[in-house]
This record gives sequence, C-alpha cells and structure tokens, in this order.
Amino acid sequence: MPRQPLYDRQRALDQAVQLFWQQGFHATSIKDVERALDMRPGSIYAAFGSKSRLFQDALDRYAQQGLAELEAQLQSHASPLSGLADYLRSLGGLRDRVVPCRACMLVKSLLELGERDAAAQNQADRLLALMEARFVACFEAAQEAGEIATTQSPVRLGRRLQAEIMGLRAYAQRDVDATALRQLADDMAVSIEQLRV
Amino acid sequence: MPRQPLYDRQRALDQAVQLFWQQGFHATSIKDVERALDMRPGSIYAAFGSKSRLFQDALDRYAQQGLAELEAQLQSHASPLSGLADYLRSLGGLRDRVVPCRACMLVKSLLELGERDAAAQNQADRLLALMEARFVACFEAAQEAGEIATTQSPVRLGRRLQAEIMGLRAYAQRDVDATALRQLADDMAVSIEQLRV
DNA sequence: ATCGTATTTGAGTGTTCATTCAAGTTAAAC
DNA sequence: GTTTAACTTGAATGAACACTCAAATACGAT
Repeated sequence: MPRQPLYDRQRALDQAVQLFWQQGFHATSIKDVERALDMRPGSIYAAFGSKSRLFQDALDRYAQQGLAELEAQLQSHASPLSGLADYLRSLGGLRDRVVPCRACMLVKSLLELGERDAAAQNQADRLLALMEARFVACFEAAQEAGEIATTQSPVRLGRRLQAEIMGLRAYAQRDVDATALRQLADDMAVSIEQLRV
Repeated sequence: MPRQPLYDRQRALDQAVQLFWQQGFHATSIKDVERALDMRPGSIYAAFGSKSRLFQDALDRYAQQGLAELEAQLQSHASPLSGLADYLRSLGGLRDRVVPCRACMLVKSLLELGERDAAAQNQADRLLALMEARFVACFEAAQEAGEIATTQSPVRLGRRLQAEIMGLRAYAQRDVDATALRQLADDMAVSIEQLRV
C-alpha cells in the first residue's frame, strides 16, 4: 500500500461546499475549484470523477451538516414545537452571521439545475425530502406529546414548514435589512407556536 | 428613415423569457437564444446589446406580466383578502398548468446570480420589491375596509406573503404530486383568510 | 536503500463560450 | 430608379470551458 493522498477529503469537500453554495454550479469553473481546494485538475478528477459528481458530494455534505444543525436545535428543547420555533428564529439571524450564502444550497440547486443535470437535481430533491421528513417526524412527536391537536396533519404541517423555510431563506437573499428578516422569521415562529392547543 | 427591424421585439422578448425562465442565465447560451428567437448573433447584439442586458429585459417583461396577472386576480374580487387567498390557490395549481417553469423567474435569478452579475441581480431584487409593495398595498386596503385588525402590520403581512409565495413556488419545483402542492397552497390561503376579524 | 504503486502535476485536448464586424440586404425617401 | 441608412448575416475572434494523460513524485513495504 504505497502512498496516501495528500489532500483531506473532508476538508476539500467543505471548501467545495462553500464555493458551490456561494456561486452555484454553472457559475463555478474548475479553475475556481482548483484554487479553492488547492488541487490540480488531475487530482480533482482522480478524487471526485467530474465537476457534477463533486457537486453532488458537496450537496450531500451540506445537507448532512444542515440536518445536524437542526437536530442540535431540536435536542436543546424538551418541546418539539419550541425547537422548531427556535430553529426558525435562528434563521432570522441569517443577516448577522457570516455565511457563504443566505439561501439554502439545496434550494439554489433545485432552482438552478435543469434536466441536463438531472442527477444533481434529483440529489437536491432527495435531500430536501429528507429534511421535510424530519419536520414531519417532529410534528408527529408534538402530536403524541399532546402539544398540537389531533385534527392537524403532521404531513401537511411539515410540508408547510419546509415551504416557509425555503421562502424565508430565499427572502434572506434579497437586499433587505436585518430587522425585516428577523421580523419575518419571528412571524413564522409565532405561527408554529400558535399550533399549541 | 430606411427599414424597420424584421423581428418583433415583444415576441422576441417573450421567447427569451421562456428560455431564460426555464434554463436560467448561465445554462443558456447565445446559441440557444439564436434558436429560440430565430435571430443571428449580429441582430441579437444590435437589438439587445449583450446576453446580460437581454436577460434583464426578459426579467422586466416577466415581472410586468406577473404583476398584471396578480392585478387581474385582485380586480375580480371585491375583498382584497379574498383576492390574495385566491391568488395563492391559483398558484397551487401550478402542477397542472403547462408553464416554462414552476418556480418564479425572479427568485431563480436572485438565487442564481452573484456579484459578478450584479446588474441583473439588482434588477431581480427591485422587481421583487415591486411585487412586495403591491402585497403591502393590498393589506392596507384590507385594513381600511375593516377586513383585518388595525393591530396587524401591512408591511409585515406583505413581507410574509411574499416569502410564502417564494417558498410555495420553490416547493412547486420539487418532485411532488399535484395534490400535495394544492394542499400547501390551500393551507397558506387559509392563513390569509384567518386574518379576517 | 530499493522497489512498486498510488498520487500529483501541468501542459495540452478539443469544444463551446460571448462577442465582433465587414459585407450583403432591404425598404423608406426622394 | 437611385440613394441612403438601418438591419441582417455568418464566418471569425480570442478566451474560457471541462477534462485528459504521460511524466514526475513521494510514500509504505521490504
């Protein structure tokens, strides 16, 4: 077994996430990737296969980290409903934090990619479905804990929440001030809390 | 004054809207534009200046038509609140209608474009602000008509509605069935109607 | 120290990109 | 019918694109 790769796959993917998240798939060139990962084209293609496959790996890593963040928020609250409300409010602070991009990378990809890049678009869709499933599970837990009425549909609530977050984060990409964004997130959080019986 | 252009500017722009709306800015080449507008590169550049300026003109036309659609919906209802609710429900049918793309072209552009294409991104932002202003005016009218409580803030309601529509139409881009989308739009419409005192 | 092999390198591949422009074409004005 | 200026054409431009590969390199095993 001679030689291990010099690059750190995890670190490289993190750089790729940052780059693609910021610029999108089509506006990012392999030249950009070379700079960001400090790798030469041959190494990049040996390690990741193609620009599209690297992008899909980056999507995976992004989603995994996003899901972990949500999980952390939820774990820090006894009530699922409060956890979700707090998660929304934390997204309201998106203007203050330093992030590669305010909009969600999955949504950016879903909207940017077409049938020509079907593989990556399906990947984005699948990862968004994963997120939505977590929201649904959360509302189911809230229902079992007696937090929300049994007449409510966890599936519909989860769907609605995902759509709201997609909207919130797309809105965050607009040229609006931090207060407006915080108010918007707060209004959404209040809607969640009002589900409480 | 010799010779008028053979092409019809309006028609050409409509074709451009369809093309860019579907594929986005970066994934659309001038070759694509040549085919869609049935114009040769020289004519395209004489008429529109550059790919970026053509895109901005297309954005303008898209927004103008979108605003007109909203206006038509509102005119067909005596109540502003009902008009907005119906507008949302009509967006819920996005899966059934044949459209170039389910997501909003302004949002797609806002998310796709970066600082490199600042002019077009600002354009998208400005046009979204125009839409939001119309929503705000609608809630103000509803308030003056006594439909919603005076404690509500039309600015916040307008912002929220825009974010919801951004989310709804981004969600519509996902691989979900028509029923799910109609339910989502309906849930949002109900939220609007529940503002009624 | 030497060997064997996986990794790295960077010049090079052919293609496609947005854009230009000189030459050709056309219709209005007289 | 001639003039004239705007429009149209399409080959040509250089740059940027994703990707390849033969050669150089460096590490683990012996």
